[in-house]
Amino acid sequence: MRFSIQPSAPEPIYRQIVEQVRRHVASGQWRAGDELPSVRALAQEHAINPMTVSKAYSLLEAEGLLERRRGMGMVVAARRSPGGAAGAARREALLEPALQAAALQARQLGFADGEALSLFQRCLQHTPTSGDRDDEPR
Amino acid sequence: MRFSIQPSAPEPIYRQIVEQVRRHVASGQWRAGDELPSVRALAQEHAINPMTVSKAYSLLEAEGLLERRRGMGMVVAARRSPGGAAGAARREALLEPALQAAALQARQLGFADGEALSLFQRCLQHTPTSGDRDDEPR
Amino acid sequence: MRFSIQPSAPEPIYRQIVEQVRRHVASGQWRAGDELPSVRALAQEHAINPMTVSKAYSLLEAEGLLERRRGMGMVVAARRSPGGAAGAARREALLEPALQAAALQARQLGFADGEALSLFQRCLQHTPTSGDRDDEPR
Amino acid sequence: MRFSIQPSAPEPIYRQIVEQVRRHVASGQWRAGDELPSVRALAQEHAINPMTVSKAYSLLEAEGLLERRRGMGMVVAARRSPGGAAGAARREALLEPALQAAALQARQLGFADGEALSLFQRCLQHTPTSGDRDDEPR
DNA sequence: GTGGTCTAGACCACT
DNA sequence: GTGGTCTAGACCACG
Repeated sequence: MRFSIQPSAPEPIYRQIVEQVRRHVASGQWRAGDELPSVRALAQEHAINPMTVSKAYSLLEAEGLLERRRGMGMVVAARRSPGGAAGAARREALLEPALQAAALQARQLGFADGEALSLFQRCLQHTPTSGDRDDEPR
Repeated sequence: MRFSIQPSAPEPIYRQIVEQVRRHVASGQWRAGDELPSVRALAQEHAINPMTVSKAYSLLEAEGLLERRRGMGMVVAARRSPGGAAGAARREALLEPALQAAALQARQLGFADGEALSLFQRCLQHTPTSGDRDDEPR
Repeated sequence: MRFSIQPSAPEPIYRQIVEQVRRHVASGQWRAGDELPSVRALAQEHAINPMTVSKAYSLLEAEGLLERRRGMGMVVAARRSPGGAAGAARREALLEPALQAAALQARQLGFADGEALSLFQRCLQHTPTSGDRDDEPR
Repeated sequence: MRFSIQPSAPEPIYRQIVEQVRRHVASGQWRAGDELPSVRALAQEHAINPMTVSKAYSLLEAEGLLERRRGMGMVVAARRSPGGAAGAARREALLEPALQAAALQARQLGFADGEALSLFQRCLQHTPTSGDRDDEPR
Protein backbone atom coordinates (compact mmCIF):
# COMPACT_ATOMS: atom_id res chain seq x y z
CA MET A 1 0.00 0.00 0.00
CA ARG A 2 2.27 2.73 -1.26
CA PHE A 3 1.53 6.27 -2.31
CA SER A 4 2.99 8.29 -5.10
CA ILE A 5 3.48 11.87 -3.99
CA GLN A 6 5.04 14.64 -6.06
CA PRO A 7 5.33 17.84 -4.05
CA SER A 8 6.29 19.80 -7.13
CA ALA A 9 3.21 18.91 -9.15
CA PRO A 10 0.56 21.59 -9.60
CA GLU A 11 -2.04 19.32 -8.03
CA PRO A 12 -2.05 19.86 -4.25
CA ILE A 13 -0.46 17.09 -2.23
CA TYR A 14 -3.52 16.42 -0.15
CA ARG A 15 -5.54 15.99 -3.31
CA GLN A 16 -3.03 13.60 -4.80
CA ILE A 17 -3.56 11.42 -1.75
CA VAL A 18 -7.32 11.70 -1.90
CA GLU A 19 -7.55 10.75 -5.55
CA GLN A 20 -5.17 7.84 -5.22
CA VAL A 21 -7.17 6.37 -2.39
CA ARG A 22 -10.39 6.88 -4.33
CA ARG A 23 -9.07 5.10 -7.39
CA HIS A 24 -7.45 2.24 -5.54
CA VAL A 25 -10.59 1.60 -3.54
CA ALA A 26 -12.85 1.94 -6.58
CA SER A 27 -10.71 -0.49 -8.52
CA GLY A 28 -10.80 -3.03 -5.72
CA GLN A 29 -7.05 -2.98 -5.19
CA TRP A 30 -7.69 -1.82 -1.64
CA ARG A 31 -10.51 -3.53 0.23
CA ALA A 32 -12.67 -2.89 3.28
CA GLY A 33 -10.67 -3.23 6.46
CA ASP A 34 -7.29 -2.61 4.88
CA GLU A 35 -5.20 -0.36 7.08
CA LEU A 36 -3.73 2.83 5.72
CA PRO A 37 -0.31 4.06 6.71
CA SER A 38 -0.42 6.28 9.76
CA VAL A 39 -0.46 10.02 9.28
CA ARG A 40 3.00 10.36 10.75
CA ALA A 41 4.47 7.45 8.80
CA LEU A 42 3.17 8.67 5.46
CA ALA A 43 4.27 12.20 6.22
CA GLN A 44 7.76 11.12 7.15
CA GLU A 45 8.14 8.76 4.20
CA HIS A 46 7.45 11.52 1.71
CA ALA A 47 8.92 14.36 3.72
CA ILE A 48 5.66 16.25 3.91
CA ASN A 49 3.77 17.77 6.80
CA PRO A 50 1.57 15.45 8.88
CA MET A 51 -1.24 17.99 8.67
CA THR A 52 -1.28 17.64 4.91
CA VAL A 53 -1.81 13.90 5.21
CA SER A 54 -4.35 14.41 7.97
CA LYS A 55 -6.33 16.76 5.76
CA ALA A 56 -6.53 14.15 3.03
CA TYR A 57 -7.60 11.43 5.45
CA SER A 58 -10.23 13.68 6.99
CA LEU A 59 -11.74 14.44 3.62
CA LEU A 60 -11.87 10.75 2.77
CA GLU A 61 -13.50 10.03 6.09
CA ALA A 62 -16.12 12.73 5.51
CA GLU A 63 -16.69 11.14 2.12
CA GLY A 64 -17.30 7.79 3.78
CA LEU A 65 -14.46 6.02 2.04
CA LEU A 66 -12.30 5.66 5.14
CA GLU A 67 -13.13 4.94 8.76
CA ARG A 68 -11.31 6.01 11.86
CA ARG A 69 -10.46 3.24 14.28
CA ARG A 70 -9.80 5.34 17.31
CA GLY A 71 -6.28 4.97 18.54
CA MET A 72 -5.59 2.52 15.75
CA GLY A 73 -5.41 4.54 12.57
CA MET A 74 -7.58 4.62 9.47
CA VAL A 75 -8.97 1.67 7.53
CA VAL A 76 -10.89 1.38 4.28
CA ALA A 77 -14.60 1.60 5.09
CA ALA A 78 -16.91 -1.32 4.53
CA ARG A 79 -19.70 0.50 2.74
CA ARG A 80 -18.89 0.08 -0.92
CA SER A 81 -19.14 -3.06 -3.02
CA PRO A 82 -16.52 -2.39 -5.67
CA GLY A 83 -16.87 -5.75 -7.36
CA GLY A 84 -20.45 -5.51 -8.53
CA ALA A 85 -22.13 -3.71 -11.37
CA ALA A 86 -22.48 -0.60 -9.22
CA GLY A 87 -18.71 -0.66 -8.78
CA ALA A 88 -18.23 -0.68 -12.53
CA ALA A 89 -20.52 2.33 -12.89
CA ARG A 90 -18.56 4.11 -10.18
CA ARG A 91 -15.28 3.45 -11.91
CA GLU A 92 -16.64 4.81 -15.16
CA ALA A 93 -17.97 7.87 -13.37
CA LEU A 94 -14.52 8.50 -11.93
CA LEU A 95 -12.87 8.24 -15.33
CA GLU A 96 -15.44 10.23 -17.28
CA PRO A 97 -14.35 13.78 -16.44
CA ALA A 98 -10.84 13.15 -17.76
CA LEU A 99 -12.23 11.59 -20.92
CA GLN A 100 -14.68 14.42 -21.50
CA ALA A 101 -11.98 17.01 -21.06
CA ALA A 102 -9.80 15.18 -23.56
CA ALA A 103 -12.69 14.83 -26.00
CA LEU A 104 -13.50 18.53 -25.80
CA GLN A 105 -9.90 19.50 -26.40
CA ALA A 106 -9.65 17.10 -29.32
CA ARG A 107 -12.69 18.73 -30.87
CA GLN A 108 -11.37 22.24 -30.36
CA LEU A 109 -8.12 21.13 -31.99
CA GLY A 110 -10.03 19.83 -34.97
CA PHE A 111 -9.18 16.14 -34.58
CA ALA A 112 -11.41 13.53 -36.14
CA ASP A 113 -12.61 10.68 -33.92
CA GLY A 114 -10.22 8.17 -35.44
CA GLU A 115 -7.19 10.37 -34.94
CA ALA A 116 -8.07 11.10 -31.33
CA LEU A 117 -8.70 7.46 -30.55
CA SER A 118 -5.45 6.45 -32.16
CA LEU A 119 -3.50 8.99 -30.11
CA PHE A 120 -5.24 7.85 -26.95
CA GLN A 121 -4.39 4.25 -27.70
CA ARG A 122 -0.76 5.20 -28.01
CA CYS A 123 -0.91 6.94 -24.64
CA LEU A 124 -2.46 3.86 -23.06
CA GLN A 125 0.29 1.64 -24.42
CA HIS A 126 2.91 3.91 -22.96
CA THR A 127 1.27 3.80 -19.53
CA PRO A 128 2.23 0.78 -17.40
CA THR A 129 -0.59 -1.46 -16.30
CA SER A 130 0.22 -1.58 -12.61
CA GLY A 131 -1.26 1.08 -10.39
CA ASP A 132 1.68 0.78 -8.01
CA ARG A 133 4.21 2.79 -9.93
CA ASP A 134 6.27 4.96 -7.71
CA ASP A 135 6.88 7.92 -9.93
CA GLU A 136 4.35 8.39 -12.63
CA PRO A 137 4.87 11.17 -15.14
CA ARG A 138 2.53 14.03 -14.73
CA MET B 1 -16.38 33.15 -32.33
CA ARG B 2 -17.76 32.16 -29.00
CA PHE B 3 -16.08 31.06 -25.80
CA SER B 4 -17.10 28.38 -23.35
CA ILE B 5 -16.48 29.65 -19.84
CA GLN B 6 -17.31 27.78 -16.65
CA PRO B 7 -16.53 29.88 -13.59
CA SER B 8 -17.13 26.92 -11.31
CA ALA B 9 -14.62 24.62 -13.02
CA PRO B 10 -11.36 23.95 -11.22
CA GLU B 11 -9.38 25.41 -14.12
CA PRO B 12 -8.96 29.17 -13.66
CA ILE B 13 -11.08 31.32 -15.94
CA TYR B 14 -8.18 33.16 -17.52
CA ARG B 15 -6.57 29.85 -18.40
CA GLN B 16 -9.77 28.52 -19.94
CA ILE B 17 -9.71 31.49 -22.30
CA VAL B 18 -6.03 31.13 -23.12
CA GLU B 19 -6.25 27.44 -23.92
CA GLN B 20 -9.36 27.81 -26.02
CA VAL B 21 -7.74 30.46 -28.17
CA ARG B 22 -4.62 28.34 -28.53
CA ARG B 23 -6.59 25.34 -29.67
CA HIS B 24 -8.83 27.15 -32.09
CA VAL B 25 -5.86 28.89 -33.66
CA ALA B 26 -3.77 25.73 -33.79
CA SER B 27 -6.59 23.89 -35.50
CA GLY B 28 -7.01 26.58 -38.13
CA GLN B 29 -10.59 27.30 -37.08
CA TRP B 30 -9.53 30.85 -36.25
CA ARG B 31 -7.23 32.51 -38.79
CA ALA B 32 -4.88 35.45 -38.95
CA GLY B 33 -6.77 38.71 -38.83
CA ASP B 34 -9.91 37.33 -37.19
CA GLU B 35 -11.17 39.71 -34.54
CA LEU B 36 -11.71 38.56 -30.99
CA PRO B 37 -14.55 39.85 -28.85
CA SER B 38 -13.65 42.94 -26.87
CA VAL B 39 -12.63 42.55 -23.26
CA ARG B 40 -15.82 44.22 -22.08
CA ALA B 41 -18.10 42.24 -24.37
CA LEU B 42 -16.61 38.90 -23.40
CA ALA B 43 -16.64 39.81 -19.74
CA GLN B 44 -20.24 40.92 -19.81
CA GLU B 45 -21.43 37.95 -21.84
CA HIS B 46 -20.09 35.48 -19.30
CA ALA B 47 -20.52 37.61 -16.22
CA ILE B 48 -16.85 37.53 -15.36
CA ASN B 49 -14.39 40.20 -14.38
CA PRO B 50 -12.97 42.26 -17.29
CA MET B 51 -9.57 42.05 -15.60
CA THR B 52 -9.70 38.30 -16.06
CA VAL B 53 -10.30 38.59 -19.80
CA SER B 54 -7.63 41.21 -20.08
CA LYS B 55 -5.14 38.98 -18.32
CA ALA B 56 -5.83 36.16 -20.75
CA TYR B 57 -5.52 38.43 -23.80
CA SER B 58 -2.27 39.88 -22.49
CA LEU B 59 -0.79 36.45 -22.04
CA LEU B 60 -1.79 35.50 -25.56
CA GLU B 61 -0.32 38.70 -26.89
CA ALA B 62 2.96 38.06 -25.08
CA GLU B 63 2.91 34.60 -26.58
CA GLY B 64 2.59 36.11 -30.05
CA LEU B 65 -0.69 34.43 -30.82
CA LEU B 66 -2.74 37.63 -30.72
CA GLU B 67 -1.98 41.18 -31.81
CA ARG B 68 -3.36 44.38 -30.40
CA ARG B 69 -4.80 46.62 -33.15
CA ARG B 70 -5.25 50.12 -31.77
CA GLY B 71 -8.88 50.96 -31.52
CA MET B 72 -9.90 47.66 -33.02
CA GLY B 73 -9.30 45.26 -30.20
CA MET B 74 -7.34 42.04 -30.54
CA VAL B 75 -6.95 39.99 -33.71
CA VAL B 76 -5.31 36.64 -34.38
CA ALA B 77 -1.67 37.20 -35.30
CA ALA B 78 -0.24 36.23 -38.67
CA ARG B 79 2.81 34.31 -37.57
CA ARG B 80 1.78 30.67 -37.41
CA SER B 81 1.19 28.26 -40.28
CA PRO B 82 -1.24 25.80 -38.75
CA GLY B 83 -1.82 23.78 -41.90
CA GLY B 84 1.58 22.19 -42.40
CA ALA B 85 3.19 19.13 -40.94
CA ALA B 86 4.64 21.18 -38.09
CA GLY B 87 1.08 22.31 -37.34
CA ALA B 88 -0.04 18.71 -37.02
CA ALA B 89 2.76 17.95 -34.56
CA ARG B 90 1.79 21.05 -32.57
CA ARG B 91 -1.82 20.00 -32.38
CA GLU B 92 -0.85 16.57 -31.13
CA ALA B 93 1.44 18.11 -28.54
CA LEU B 94 -1.42 20.26 -27.30
CA LEU B 95 -3.73 17.28 -26.95
CA GLU B 96 -1.24 14.90 -25.39
CA PRO B 97 -1.36 16.07 -21.74
CA ALA B 98 -5.10 15.51 -21.51
CA LEU B 99 -4.76 12.08 -23.09
CA GLN B 100 -1.93 11.07 -20.79
CA ALA B 101 -3.86 12.15 -17.72
CA ALA B 102 -6.86 10.14 -18.86
CA ALA B 103 -4.67 7.12 -19.62
CA LEU B 104 -3.05 7.22 -16.21
CA GLN B 105 -6.40 7.45 -14.43
CA ALA B 106 -7.79 4.62 -16.54
CA ARG B 107 -4.86 2.46 -15.47
CA GLN B 108 -5.22 3.31 -11.80
CA LEU B 109 -8.91 2.44 -12.06
CA GLY B 110 -8.02 -0.92 -13.54
CA PHE B 111 -9.50 -0.44 -17.00
CA ALA B 112 -8.23 -2.50 -19.90
CA ASP B 113 -7.24 -0.70 -23.10
CA GLY B 114 -10.35 -1.75 -24.95
CA GLU B 115 -12.68 -0.53 -22.24
CA ALA B 116 -10.95 2.83 -21.95
CA LEU B 117 -10.97 3.34 -25.70
CA SER B 118 -14.61 2.44 -25.91
CA LEU B 119 -15.51 4.92 -23.18
CA PHE B 120 -13.46 7.60 -24.89
CA GLN B 121 -15.21 6.96 -28.18
CA ARG B 122 -18.54 7.43 -26.47
CA CYS B 123 -17.34 10.74 -25.06
CA LEU B 124 -16.21 11.88 -28.50
CA GLN B 125 -19.58 11.05 -30.00
CA HIS B 126 -21.31 13.09 -27.33
CA THR B 127 -19.07 16.08 -28.00
CA PRO B 128 -20.22 18.24 -30.91
CA THR B 129 -17.73 18.82 -33.68
CA SER B 130 -18.01 22.59 -33.60
CA GLY B 131 -15.96 24.50 -31.08
CA ASP B 132 -18.85 26.89 -30.58
CA ARG B 133 -20.76 25.01 -27.91
CA ASP B 134 -22.00 27.23 -25.18
CA ASP B 135 -22.36 24.91 -22.28
CA GLU B 136 -20.33 21.77 -22.32
CA PRO B 137 -20.74 19.18 -19.57
CA ARG B 138 -18.40 19.64 -16.72
CA MET C 1 -25.38 37.10 9.24
CA ARG C 2 -23.59 36.66 12.53
CA PHE C 3 -21.93 33.65 14.03
CA SER C 4 -21.85 32.54 17.61
CA ILE C 5 -18.42 31.14 18.43
CA GLN C 6 -17.31 29.88 21.82
CA PRO C 7 -13.65 28.92 21.76
CA SER C 8 -13.92 27.35 25.21
CA ALA C 9 -16.71 24.93 24.33
CA PRO C 10 -15.83 21.26 23.91
CA GLU C 11 -17.17 21.29 20.36
CA PRO C 12 -14.38 22.29 17.98
CA ILE C 13 -14.64 25.80 16.61
CA TYR C 14 -14.67 24.72 12.99
CA ARG C 15 -17.55 22.40 13.73
CA GLN C 16 -19.52 25.11 15.49
CA ILE C 17 -19.29 27.10 12.28
CA VAL C 18 -20.24 24.15 10.10
CA GLU C 19 -23.32 23.27 12.12
CA GLN C 20 -24.53 26.83 12.35
CA VAL C 21 -24.34 27.25 8.61
CA ARG C 22 -26.11 23.94 8.07
CA ARG C 23 -28.97 24.85 10.35
CA HIS C 24 -29.42 28.37 9.09
CA VAL C 25 -29.46 27.20 5.50
CA ALA C 26 -31.77 24.28 6.25
CA SER C 27 -34.19 26.57 8.05
CA GLY C 28 -34.25 29.00 5.16
CA GLN C 29 -32.85 31.87 7.22
CA TRP C 30 -29.94 32.01 4.80
CA ARG C 31 -30.74 31.64 1.12
CA ALA C 32 -28.95 30.77 -2.08
CA GLY C 33 -26.62 33.55 -3.12
CA ASP C 34 -26.23 35.07 0.33
CA GLU C 35 -22.62 36.02 0.93
CA LEU C 36 -20.78 34.70 3.96
CA PRO C 37 -18.32 36.81 5.89
CA SER C 38 -14.82 36.49 4.52
CA VAL C 39 -12.43 34.08 6.17
CA ARG C 40 -10.29 36.88 7.46
CA ALA C 41 -13.20 38.98 8.69
CA LEU C 42 -14.81 36.15 10.60
CA ALA C 43 -11.47 35.11 12.04
CA GLN C 44 -10.68 38.61 13.23
CA GLU C 45 -14.15 39.24 14.63
CA HIS C 46 -13.94 36.22 16.91
CA ALA C 47 -10.20 36.30 17.46
CA ILE C 48 -9.63 32.89 15.95
CA ASN C 49 -7.25 31.64 13.32
CA PRO C 50 -8.22 32.16 9.67
CA MET C 51 -7.32 28.56 8.94
CA THR C 52 -9.96 27.40 11.37
CA VAL C 53 -12.61 29.35 9.49
CA SER C 54 -11.20 28.18 6.19
CA LYS C 55 -11.46 24.58 7.29
CA ALA C 56 -15.13 25.01 8.11
CA TYR C 57 -15.85 26.72 4.80
CA SER C 58 -13.99 24.02 2.87
CA LEU C 59 -16.01 21.28 4.52
CA LEU C 60 -19.22 23.07 3.69
CA GLU C 61 -18.10 23.51 0.11
CA ALA C 62 -17.25 19.80 -0.18
CA GLU C 63 -20.71 19.14 1.21
CA GLY C 64 -22.25 21.25 -1.52
CA LEU C 65 -23.83 23.75 0.85
CA LEU C 66 -21.53 26.63 -0.05
CA GLU C 67 -19.97 27.72 -3.32
CA ARG C 68 -16.70 29.48 -3.88
CA ARG C 69 -16.89 32.59 -6.01
CA ARG C 70 -13.24 32.84 -6.89
CA GLY C 71 -11.70 36.02 -5.67
CA MET C 72 -15.03 37.03 -4.23
CA GLY C 73 -15.66 34.89 -1.20
CA MET C 74 -18.18 32.18 -0.42
CA VAL C 75 -21.93 32.25 -1.03
CA VAL C 76 -24.74 29.89 -0.12
CA ALA C 77 -25.10 27.37 -2.94
CA ALA C 78 -28.21 27.24 -5.08
CA ARG C 79 -28.81 23.51 -4.99
CA ARG C 80 -31.21 23.01 -2.12
CA SER C 81 -34.87 23.96 -1.98
CA PRO C 82 -35.37 24.49 1.73
CA GLY C 83 -38.95 25.63 1.45
CA GLY C 84 -40.49 22.48 0.03
CA ALA C 85 -41.42 19.17 1.53
CA ALA C 86 -37.93 17.84 0.97
CA GLY C 87 -36.65 20.76 3.04
CA ALA C 88 -38.93 19.78 5.89
CA ALA C 89 -37.63 16.22 5.77
CA ARG C 90 -34.08 17.55 5.82
CA ARG C 91 -34.77 19.71 8.84
CA GLU C 92 -36.23 16.76 10.67
CA ALA C 93 -33.25 14.61 9.74
CA LEU C 94 -30.93 17.24 11.16
CA LEU C 95 -32.84 17.40 14.42
CA GLU C 96 -33.38 13.67 14.86
CA PRO C 97 -29.97 12.64 16.27
CA ALA C 98 -30.29 15.08 19.14
CA LEU C 99 -33.82 13.90 19.87
CA GLN C 100 -32.83 10.25 19.74
CA ALA C 101 -29.95 10.81 22.10
CA ALA C 102 -32.26 12.60 24.51
CA ALA C 103 -34.87 9.85 24.23
CA LEU C 104 -32.31 7.14 24.93
CA GLN C 105 -31.01 8.96 27.97
CA ALA C 106 -34.52 9.56 29.24
CA ARG C 107 -35.20 5.84 28.98
CA GLN C 108 -31.98 4.89 30.75
CA LEU C 109 -32.92 7.34 33.50
CA GLY C 110 -36.30 5.67 33.86
CA PHE C 111 -38.45 8.60 32.80
CA ALA C 112 -41.94 7.98 31.51
CA ASP C 113 -42.92 9.58 28.19
CA GLY C 114 -45.01 12.25 29.81
CA GLU C 115 -42.28 13.32 32.19
CA ALA C 116 -39.68 13.51 29.43
CA LEU C 117 -41.98 15.49 27.17
CA SER C 118 -42.83 17.88 29.95
CA LEU C 119 -39.16 18.50 30.71
CA PHE C 120 -38.44 19.03 27.03
CA GLN C 121 -41.26 21.52 26.77
CA ARG C 122 -39.78 23.48 29.65
CA CYS C 123 -36.43 23.52 27.88
CA LEU C 124 -38.05 24.79 24.69
CA GLN C 125 -39.78 27.59 26.56
CA HIS C 126 -36.47 28.67 28.04
CA THR C 127 -34.82 28.75 24.63
CA PRO C 128 -35.36 31.98 22.70
CA THR C 129 -37.05 31.68 19.34
CA SER C 130 -34.53 33.64 17.31
CA GLY C 131 -31.57 31.76 15.91
CA ASP C 132 -29.47 34.92 15.99
CA ARG C 133 -28.55 34.90 19.63
CA ASP C 134 -25.00 35.88 20.18
CA ASP C 135 -24.11 33.81 23.20
CA GLU C 136 -26.19 30.74 23.61
CA PRO C 137 -25.71 28.57 26.68
CA ARG C 138 -24.00 25.34 26.02
CA MET D 1 -26.81 -5.82 33.07
CA ARG D 2 -25.74 -5.13 29.55
CA PHE D 3 -24.02 -2.15 27.99
CA SER D 4 -24.64 -0.48 24.68
CA ILE D 5 -21.29 0.46 23.11
CA GLN D 6 -20.83 2.06 19.71
CA PRO D 7 -17.16 2.43 18.88
CA SER D 8 -17.97 4.53 15.84
CA ALA D 9 -20.00 7.12 17.71
CA PRO D 10 -18.45 10.53 18.27
CA GLU D 11 -18.70 10.10 22.04
CA PRO D 12 -15.59 8.36 23.38
CA ILE D 13 -16.12 4.77 24.43
CA TYR D 14 -15.01 5.25 28.01
CA ARG D 15 -17.49 8.06 28.39
CA GLN D 16 -20.32 5.98 26.95
CA ILE D 17 -19.70 3.46 29.71
CA VAL D 18 -19.47 6.07 32.43
CA GLU D 19 -22.68 7.80 31.47
CA GLN D 20 -24.63 4.60 31.13
CA VAL D 21 -23.66 3.48 34.59
CA ARG D 22 -24.55 6.88 35.99
CA ARG D 23 -27.98 6.83 34.41
CA HIS D 24 -28.85 3.28 35.38
CA VAL D 25 -27.79 3.87 38.96
CA ALA D 26 -29.56 7.21 39.18
CA SER D 27 -32.77 5.65 37.89
CA GLY D 28 -32.63 2.84 40.43
CA GLN D 29 -32.43 0.18 37.74
CA TRP D 30 -29.07 -0.84 39.17
CA ARG D 31 -28.90 -1.00 42.95
CA ALA D 32 -26.26 -1.06 45.66
CA GLY D 33 -24.37 -4.33 45.63
CA ASP D 34 -25.16 -5.24 42.03
CA GLU D 35 -22.09 -6.65 40.32
CA LEU D 36 -20.77 -5.15 37.10
CA PRO D 37 -19.27 -7.25 34.34
CA SER D 38 -15.54 -7.76 34.70
CA VAL D 39 -13.22 -5.54 32.72
CA ARG D 40 -12.15 -8.44 30.55
CA ALA D 41 -15.67 -9.72 29.94
CA LEU D 42 -17.01 -6.32 28.95
CA ALA D 43 -14.01 -5.63 26.74
CA GLN D 44 -14.26 -8.94 24.97
CA GLU D 45 -18.02 -8.74 24.51
CA HIS D 46 -17.79 -5.43 22.67
CA ALA D 47 -14.38 -5.94 21.07
CA ILE D 48 -12.90 -2.93 22.76
CA ASN D 49 -9.68 -2.37 24.64
CA PRO D 50 -9.69 -3.53 28.30
CA MET D 51 -7.81 -0.34 29.18
CA THR D 52 -10.83 1.60 28.00
CA VAL D 53 -13.19 -0.29 30.29
CA SER D 54 -10.75 -0.01 33.15
CA LYS D 55 -10.53 3.73 32.65
CA ALA D 56 -14.30 4.07 32.85
CA TYR D 57 -14.56 1.92 35.98
CA SER D 58 -11.78 3.88 37.66
CA LEU D 59 -13.53 7.15 36.98
CA LEU D 60 -16.76 5.78 38.43
CA GLU D 61 -14.92 4.49 41.46
CA ALA D 62 -13.31 7.89 42.02
CA GLU D 63 -16.77 9.39 41.73
CA GLY D 64 -18.02 7.08 44.47
CA LEU D 65 -20.61 5.39 42.31
CA LEU D 66 -18.82 2.04 42.17
CA GLU D 67 -16.79 0.13 44.72
CA ARG D 68 -13.98 -2.28 44.10
CA ARG D 69 -14.56 -5.59 45.97
CA ARG D 70 -11.30 -7.52 46.09
CA GLY D 71 -11.51 -10.58 43.96
CA MET D 72 -15.14 -9.87 43.08
CA GLY D 73 -14.84 -7.06 40.59
CA MET D 74 -16.84 -3.87 40.83
CA VAL D 75 -20.22 -3.45 42.49
CA VAL D 76 -22.60 -0.52 42.72
CA ALA D 77 -21.79 1.51 45.82
CA ALA D 78 -24.28 1.97 48.62
CA ARG D 79 -24.12 5.70 49.08
CA ARG D 80 -26.93 7.11 46.99
CA SER D 81 -30.62 7.09 47.68
CA PRO D 82 -32.09 7.19 44.22
CA GLY D 83 -35.69 6.85 45.27
CA GLY D 84 -36.23 10.10 47.13
CA ALA D 85 -37.04 13.60 46.01
CA ALA D 86 -33.34 14.44 45.74
CA GLY D 87 -32.98 11.46 43.39
CA ALA D 88 -35.67 12.87 41.14
CA ALA D 89 -33.87 16.19 40.95
CA ARG D 90 -30.65 14.37 40.14
CA ARG D 91 -32.25 12.44 37.33
CA GLU D 92 -33.63 15.61 35.84
CA ALA D 93 -30.25 17.25 36.07
CA LEU D 94 -28.71 14.34 34.20
CA LEU D 95 -31.24 14.56 31.42
CA GLU D 96 -31.26 18.32 31.07
CA PRO D 97 -28.13 18.83 28.92
CA ALA D 98 -29.42 16.53 26.21
CA LEU D 99 -32.80 18.25 26.25
CA GLN D 100 -31.27 21.70 26.11
CA ALA D 101 -29.08 20.75 23.18
CA ALA D 102 -32.06 19.35 21.33
CA ALA D 103 -34.12 22.45 22.12
CA LEU D 104 -31.41 24.77 20.86
CA GLN D 105 -31.04 22.86 17.62
CA ALA D 106 -34.79 22.78 17.15
CA ARG D 107 -34.87 26.56 17.51
CA GLN D 108 -32.01 27.11 15.07
CA LEU D 109 -33.82 24.86 12.60
CA GLY D 110 -36.94 26.96 12.94
CA PHE D 111 -39.22 24.37 14.54
CA ALA D 112 -42.19 25.49 16.56
CA ASP D 113 -42.68 24.00 20.05
CA GLY D 114 -45.47 21.71 18.95
CA GLU D 115 -43.49 20.28 16.05
CA ALA D 116 -40.43 19.64 18.19
CA LEU D 117 -42.46 18.01 20.92
CA SER D 118 -44.24 15.82 18.43
CA LEU D 119 -40.95 14.67 16.91
CA PHE D 120 -39.57 13.97 20.35
CA GLN D 121 -42.61 11.94 21.27
CA ARG D 122 -42.10 9.84 18.15
CA CYS D 123 -38.49 9.25 19.16
CA LEU D 124 -39.56 8.18 22.63
CA GLN D 125 -42.04 5.72 21.23
CA HIS D 126 -39.36 4.20 19.06
CA THR D 127 -37.01 3.81 22.01
CA PRO D 128 -37.68 0.68 24.09
CA THR D 129 -38.36 1.20 27.77
CA SER D 130 -35.71 -1.23 28.92
CA GLY D 131 -32.16 0.00 29.25
CA ASP D 132 -30.88 -3.34 28.01
CA ARG D 133 -31.09 -2.77 24.28
CA ASP D 134 -28.09 -4.10 22.46
CA ASP D 135 -28.01 -2.02 19.32
CA GLU D 136 -29.70 1.28 19.47
CA PRO D 137 -29.97 3.45 16.37
CA ARG D 138 -27.09 5.80 16.02
C1' DG E 1 1.07 4.63 19.71
C1' DT E 2 -3.13 6.90 17.02
C1' DG E 3 -5.62 11.15 14.90
C1' DG E 4 -7.67 16.02 16.06
C1' DT E 5 -7.37 20.78 16.82
C1' DC E 6 -5.51 25.19 16.86
C1' DT E 7 -2.03 28.74 16.19
C1' DA E 8 1.25 31.59 13.53
C1' DG E 9 3.14 32.83 9.50
C1' DA E 10 4.48 32.38 4.81
C1' DC E 11 3.56 32.12 -0.10
C1' DC E 12 0.59 31.38 -4.09
C1' DA E 13 -3.33 31.91 -7.36
C1' DC E 14 -7.28 34.25 -8.79
C1' DT E 15 -10.32 38.36 -9.56
C1' DG F 1 -9.34 42.13 -1.94
C1' DT F 2 -10.61 36.79 -1.96
C1' DG F 3 -9.56 31.71 -0.57
C1' DG F 4 -5.92 27.74 -0.89
C1' DT F 5 -1.90 25.40 0.44
C1' DC F 6 1.83 24.16 3.14
C1' DT F 7 4.98 24.28 7.06
C1' DA F 8 6.26 24.07 11.98
C1' DG F 9 5.14 23.24 16.41
C1' DA F 10 2.23 22.81 20.30
C1' DC F 11 -1.33 20.52 23.03
C1' DC F 12 -5.17 17.36 23.66
C1' DA F 13 -8.04 13.06 23.66
C1' DC F 14 -8.26 8.34 22.98
C1' DG F 15 -6.80 3.43 23.24
